Amino acid sequence: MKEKIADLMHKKTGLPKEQILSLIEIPKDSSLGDYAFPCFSLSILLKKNPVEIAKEISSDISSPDFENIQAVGPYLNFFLDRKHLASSVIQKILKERSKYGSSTLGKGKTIVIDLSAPNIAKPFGIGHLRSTIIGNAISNLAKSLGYKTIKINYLGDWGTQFGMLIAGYKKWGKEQELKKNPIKHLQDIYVKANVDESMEQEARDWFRKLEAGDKDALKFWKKFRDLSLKEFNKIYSLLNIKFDVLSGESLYNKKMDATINLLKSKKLIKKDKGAEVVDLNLYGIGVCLIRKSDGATLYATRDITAAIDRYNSYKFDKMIYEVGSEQSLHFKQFFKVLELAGFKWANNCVHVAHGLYLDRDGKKFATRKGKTISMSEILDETIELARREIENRYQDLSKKEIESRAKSIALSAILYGDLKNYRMNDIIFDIERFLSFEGDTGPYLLYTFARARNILRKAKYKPSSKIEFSDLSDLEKRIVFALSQFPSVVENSYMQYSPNLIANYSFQLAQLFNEFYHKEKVIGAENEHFRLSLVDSFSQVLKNALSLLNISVIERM
RNA sequence: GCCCCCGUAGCUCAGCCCGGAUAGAGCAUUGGGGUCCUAACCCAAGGGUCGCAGGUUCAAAUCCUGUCGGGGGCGCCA
Repeated sequence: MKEKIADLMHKKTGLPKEQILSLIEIPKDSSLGDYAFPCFSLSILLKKNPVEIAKEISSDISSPDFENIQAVGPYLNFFLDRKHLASSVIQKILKERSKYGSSTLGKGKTIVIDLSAPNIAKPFGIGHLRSTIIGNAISNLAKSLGYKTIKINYLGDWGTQFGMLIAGYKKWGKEQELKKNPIKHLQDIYVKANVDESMEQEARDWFRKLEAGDKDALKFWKKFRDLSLKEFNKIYSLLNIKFDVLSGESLYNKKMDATINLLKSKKLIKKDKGAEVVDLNLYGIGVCLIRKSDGATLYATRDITAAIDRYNSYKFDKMIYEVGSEQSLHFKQFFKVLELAGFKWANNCVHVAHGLYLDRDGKKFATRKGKTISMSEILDETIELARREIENRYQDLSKKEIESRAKSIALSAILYGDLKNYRMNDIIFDIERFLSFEGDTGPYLLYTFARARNILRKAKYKPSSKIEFSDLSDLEKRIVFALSQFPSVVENSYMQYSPNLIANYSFQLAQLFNEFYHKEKVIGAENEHFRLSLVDSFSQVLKNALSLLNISVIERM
């Protein structure tokens, strides 16, 4: 539609189309039209008052797509022919259904997304939640724009901490405790060992043994890994998130030498204080540590190796790392190393960072000191609350029904509660936030959806392609316009790697619908048929939007 | 000390990419709304020097510089 305005204005003013396109905006207030063109830049060009220019153009312009084009002050306000828009948008939605909002923008392109990446033997914390669900949402967005996506869960399953764990387990470990609550037991051991300075040397020795392939060390490592993974999978299945590839740092253990040799052959590595590093001071980003003075590798080495391997496997057009902002320096460094090593695709790697969850004092949760918030506890607590709410509100529901609704509602609260935030912002962790079901929350959206579906059910509505479009009320117009915006919101959200735009859109749309719901009857209205198809379209778009955030709607609530 | 991110209503946050018309929500507060498609809802009211100071511009919450405050990071953890 912007294109059409640009065409019109181009003919009228001679201004280049691209410039016009970038000037067109959507007014905040619908009484100022659907699109607006500010005439200030024309005023400079024509050396005339912008108010007059707007007036002149408005008296001499018309198009079948717009029912009105009027000058308000220095603006030209374009009012779409709403009947026309309603008919095209609603028919499009009802025809495309779950495909509405998707496109073929990314056809033929592959995107690798590195997400979640929990650390073995550590609790799946609230921080991993962000990476998991933001990364997953970005993947959903990319997929709906036609990209081929590969989601990789790159486990933190290698590193010095395993030396610490094995040494600690040898000293304090109890088989029974490990079976009962593996992550908690390992976490306790880890914290204990970290505090105990006498463990340092032992830990280092164990990790070196592990890297050397020592059978005993490997046995422990595998045990810890398997048990942790089992716990993580519980959370993933609850969140309904699947990965295309389950990988881990350990996978590249054997390829590490090749990477180091490659870097050496490019003359990038130098010895410093017994360690091997790539000096990046020239770029103002310090040095990248490749091998420790005791011979062990570091995560930069593993990440570089993994990146090369992934490029060889997938020939990606872009690789997105959804990882907390605290690691930005690390990503800058190893992207630079890849670039210096001559890999052109290094420029297609991007660190999509997110802010941290901070504790009540506004400080980072420190896993090394055992200060974390366990995701499974939050999940359990939220589900429990949802169950109580349901039991209070509705009787005669089967246990099974209550259980499944409670799960959906709790999930929507958690997913939406996180995804509605701009990802770079730090968030003060507050359990109340997740337990709130009113206002700008996931349950509000599910409720609104269920309401809409309820109307359709009561009316025994059947979609039909023959819709009579009458004149629209103000609210109907606003809903139609909002529905028409969805595809561009999807695109924008992906381009900015900002799922919160989808969340914000969903909420605004739901608010509009609720207003409509209260003000205007659907069943029994003169234009009942049209309104039913509007309700149908609305619920479809809300469903599509939420599914991008991995929130699934429920028919009744 | 250097680098990155954030600073918008009492609280939690949108809006900033790509500058435009009176800066928006939710929560909380106050007051309304049910014989009517689900009140996890809706309506109304109060509440803002968009951290501060400069600059660019016809126009700045939005762009640039500086500054203050908070958070994170800065070689053998990941």
